[in-house]
Amino acid sequence: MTTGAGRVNRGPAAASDNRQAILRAARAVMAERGYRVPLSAIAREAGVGQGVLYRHFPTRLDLAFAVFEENVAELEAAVAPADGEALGRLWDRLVQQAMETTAFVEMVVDARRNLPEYDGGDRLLALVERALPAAQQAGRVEHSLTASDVVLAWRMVFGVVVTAPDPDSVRAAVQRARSLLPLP
Amino acid sequence: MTTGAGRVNRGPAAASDNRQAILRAARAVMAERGYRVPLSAIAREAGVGQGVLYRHFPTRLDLAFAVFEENVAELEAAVAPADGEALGRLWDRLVQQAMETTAFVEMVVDARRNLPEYDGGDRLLALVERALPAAQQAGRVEHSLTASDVVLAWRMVFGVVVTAPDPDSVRAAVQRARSLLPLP
Amino acid sequence: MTTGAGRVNRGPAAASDNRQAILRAARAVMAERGYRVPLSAIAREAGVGQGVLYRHFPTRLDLAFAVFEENVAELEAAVAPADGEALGRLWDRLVQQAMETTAFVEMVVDARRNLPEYDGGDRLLALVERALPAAQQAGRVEHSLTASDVVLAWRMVFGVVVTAPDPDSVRAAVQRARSLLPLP
Amino acid sequence: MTTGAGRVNRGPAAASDNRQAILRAARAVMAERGYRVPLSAIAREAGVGQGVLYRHFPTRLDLAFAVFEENVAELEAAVAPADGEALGRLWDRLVQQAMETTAFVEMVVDARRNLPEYDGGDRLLALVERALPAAQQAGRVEHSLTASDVVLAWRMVFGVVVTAPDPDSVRAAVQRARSLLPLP
DNA sequence: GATGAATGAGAGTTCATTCAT
DNA sequence: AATGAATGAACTCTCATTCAT
Repeated sequence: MTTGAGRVNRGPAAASDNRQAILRAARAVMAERGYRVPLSAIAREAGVGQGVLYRHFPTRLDLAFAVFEENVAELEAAVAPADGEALGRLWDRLVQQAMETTAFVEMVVDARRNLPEYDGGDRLLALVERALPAAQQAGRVEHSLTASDVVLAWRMVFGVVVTAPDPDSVRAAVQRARSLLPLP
Repeated sequence: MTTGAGRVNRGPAAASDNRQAILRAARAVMAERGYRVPLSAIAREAGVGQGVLYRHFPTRLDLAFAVFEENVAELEAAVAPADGEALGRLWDRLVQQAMETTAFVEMVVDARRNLPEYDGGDRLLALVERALPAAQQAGRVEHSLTASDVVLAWRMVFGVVVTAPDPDSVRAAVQRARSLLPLP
Repeated sequence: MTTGAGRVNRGPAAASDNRQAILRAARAVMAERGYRVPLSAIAREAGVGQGVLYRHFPTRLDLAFAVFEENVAELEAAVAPADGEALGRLWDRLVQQAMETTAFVEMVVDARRNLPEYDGGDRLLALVERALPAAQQAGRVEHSLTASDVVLAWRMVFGVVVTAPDPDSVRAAVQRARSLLPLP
Repeated sequence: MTTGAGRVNRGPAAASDNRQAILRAARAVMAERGYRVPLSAIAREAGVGQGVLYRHFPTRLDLAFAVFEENVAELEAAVAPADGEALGRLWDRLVQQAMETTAFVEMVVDARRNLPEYDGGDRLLALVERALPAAQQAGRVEHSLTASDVVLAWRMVFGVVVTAPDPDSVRAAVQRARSLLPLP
């Protein structure tokens, strides 16, 4: 019946900090223990109560999407200077993120089952479409390559990451996978 | 207080049949409801008690591996005539299985976390090594392609399957993915 | 970090308005969703923060009692002209209130468990005692009927209301129940 | 991960006993602490695990209905000899049950909200219809009284029970309420 | 050897209460 | 004085695992 034993109530001012802390914790804990990690573990790692986690992110998917949105923001920065190298930078970041956020694939599987209407990839597709033409004019990639192909290649890299027998083998496998693909 | 209610106790003779029924059920139920489906649902679908399921497959992984082994058996048949077409047949079956057994990726993730020592891909690698040289001599694939590359390509196809926004889009996406890869 | 986001802080002047708004909201929300509705829902409906609700009514019972007190005030108006019709008006209002405030019974149950010393019915009893003699002299009800009996009859009507299979059947059932009772 | 520390697994043979124990516990604990008592408290009182409770009665309503069904069985015994006293015995048992099973009203409220299609009272109505004619021919009750009226009277008695200020006052209040009603 | 009910730890969710702003 | 986010205990429900029959 009584409330807060340990933690102090920092009031509404803590909201923004808490949100950040939760996202950071989710990223770390999901990376280590997988997408299905107990939400209570994320709350503990973030240093917040379970109710706060629930208030900010009502479902596990909401939380995972928020992590994903952070990734997208980073990608947007990568294509900001719309030069011939933008696609290369984008592709680098995409591959990097795939290696960091393994939990992402499990999230996509979950989303497919529970949120069929989620657009998800559309934002990414738009980013690629912004960067692709310049890269083609600069001769960095084939003219026959479409934006969808780039997204598809990204999904293929994910396959390599999640099926890796151990974390140490990921980097080399992804490297080799990139060499099999018609992308830089 | 008689023994069973509905089912008769068929004794040891049922063991083999039960094993088959469980595998069939696991394949079907995992395909529909995902790798994390309750084991009781698989037992129900197989028409056996939970104890039997447990006797044959002590852990979820044991069950999933057994399904995987069945797949491998099918692949062995594909490379049996060791001609120049063997690799093509193998690759076809691999892609087909990837599309059918989506739950496989979740299984691999689970295995990585809980059974680090599992060899998994070695059997597959051996199969590819058996079929690759003939294919290269027949000019079907580049000489620079290694057996590891084929396994890697298979992992990439898995990425496409599990990240598909909806089941209907899988076939076309996989088709396109194959066209990006240096395999038939 | 300004004080409030949307609402302005109207200061002490708002206290009375808030109290009224909360009572109105409690009546409406409890009628629709039951006595056990989350207090946050009442605060939201009233357009106040949860802290204000808490300040005015520290417990759910305090709030429910206040609603009940409003009912009593209405009843007092009914017996104000202490004529032979006063009991009839009072009884009419009582039955009406029973039909409107179904949540009341759950409140009484709650009160019994958590506030054994609450007098509750005494105020009502006093009201009836004020109106009963004139009604008996006017021949409206039997002389053998006591004030306690009237309160008891009211409790019986409550039983009809809360056990009604559906809201639409309440009116007719109460009508019939009244006809079984020695009251107008 | 490990299972049962204290309790032993008595196997399927315990099923029937457990069901009885749960019903007995539900009746006792709900009587004491109300319909909304934690299900875990009922399981503890019954000496079973929470899963067992859940297996036998998936929802709180299922459990409460089962208790109610036991009551109905008792009522059926009361009207078994279809003589002129059957209605009297039935009415006695009904009033008695109302006093014992206060939680019933909260159950009805719950059922109304969550199971609108539940027939509930129909079984009782049928019982009354079986016993009423003989009672009327024996001059025990008015001919104008219908079976619905008896059920209605029962609902009125419930109102008295649940609104009683304290348990000790229930008996006298019900006694008085019966005297206000045109039933024995 | 098969059955399927029992077990109970733990996950997810809710919400009364507090309190910094 | 008002706000509404934070807190975390408590509750319900699930399901892997065991084991009497």
